[in-house]
Amino acid sequence: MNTHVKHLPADERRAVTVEAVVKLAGSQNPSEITTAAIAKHMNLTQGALFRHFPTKDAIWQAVMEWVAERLLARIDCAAQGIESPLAAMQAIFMSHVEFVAEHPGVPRMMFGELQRTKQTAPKRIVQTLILRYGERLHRLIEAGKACGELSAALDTEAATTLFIGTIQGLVMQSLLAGNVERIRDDAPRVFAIYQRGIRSAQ
Amino acid sequence: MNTHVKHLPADERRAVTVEAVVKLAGSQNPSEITTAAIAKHMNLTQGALFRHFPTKDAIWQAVMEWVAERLLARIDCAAQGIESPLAAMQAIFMSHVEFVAEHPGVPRMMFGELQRTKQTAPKRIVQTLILRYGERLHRLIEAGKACGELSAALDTEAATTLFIGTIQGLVMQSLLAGNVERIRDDAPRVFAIYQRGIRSAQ
DNA sequence: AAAAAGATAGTAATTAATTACTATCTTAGT
DNA sequence: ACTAAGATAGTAATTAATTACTATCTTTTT
Repeated sequence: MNTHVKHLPADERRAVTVEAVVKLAGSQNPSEITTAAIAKHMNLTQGALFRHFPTKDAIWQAVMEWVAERLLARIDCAAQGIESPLAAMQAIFMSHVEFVAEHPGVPRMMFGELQRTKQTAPKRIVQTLILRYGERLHRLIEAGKACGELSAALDTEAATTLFIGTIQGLVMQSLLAGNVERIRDDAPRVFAIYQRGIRSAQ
Repeated sequence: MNTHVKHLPADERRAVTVEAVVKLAGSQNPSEITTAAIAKHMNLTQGALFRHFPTKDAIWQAVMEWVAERLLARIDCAAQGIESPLAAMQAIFMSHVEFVAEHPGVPRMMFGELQRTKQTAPKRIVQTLILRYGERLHRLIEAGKACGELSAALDTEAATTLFIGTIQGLVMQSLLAGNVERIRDDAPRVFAIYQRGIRSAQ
């Protein structure tokens, strides 16, 4: 039944487009992804894309919605059922890193969107994504302080910033090395230091 | 003597160009800075830029050389004469943050260069800059371990990655907030956590 | 006067978006 | 069940705008 891959229903075509962009962003500068490149990668003509998206920015919007949905679902799932706040943070960190290793273009797209001057739709999606992400961390950190796992004197906001920055640092390192896979090995080592920085002295 | 700012000698014109780019990158997406925008910002016609640079990439090269030179000089100066390795690291961190606060476009340009697929001249400059930066950190961390200031069990590479990532995280936060100034206030709070993660237990 | 620096007015290539047309699928009427 | 009609999806070519870069002429400096 895979013979006729042409003529997909609109919603499927949009989904395929989003996946194509995510994949392309993993191997090339997101800001240099053209509509022609997207179309070529999915064996479609460039103009056909605009049957499904009114503008290129609408494509980016769909992509960032895809990212926001999947990433938040992933980290929520990872933290679910874990009693210890610190263990939950570690689970979130590792699942986030796994997500990035699977889709290396994601953090780079997000950083690129944040750099835009104009307040575009995709930029706003990224902003609320990070906002929601931060809220979850905030809650966990406070819970960790309450139960004595984390240092009572810990600066919650700073710890949140450092948590997200840690992942951005890993991404940068992988760009430098030109190797995405090593991020999986580096992540636990870096998180260990972070953990030591926030944990209460025992 | 400031009446006739037109007709600068070539080397001065190049310097002014670099400064214009650095300034522009502070307020707009570096990848969207056109030669026309650069020229406009320095009250010059677009074509005149190519009297002083053979290609646009040569402009980026000059910019990244400027960055590499200034940043390394800045952190070397900050660390100079400080006995304690940990205190030296803190001084480097703060001077780096101060540099970023003065030139917010810098880390964004660097991240943008690293995203390029082709191995261009400006990309290579950024790579060697971070390499040299990492070497300095590496040395300080080893010295810190030797003198007992840092945990003997510390993972040097991971600590280096986290150091640089921490700054990238601060930059991301400032992009989110649309406020560069807060980076100065956030930096010491975030570094405090980092420090706690690498210091030896006393 | 000579040389350096800038202005003006281009070019060729690339890009997102549009257009006229075609192929395929879906569904209503018999 | 069959077919005609409409809706949906795709193609190929084209458009206007933008981009880095260049050729020619003018002005300024020394």
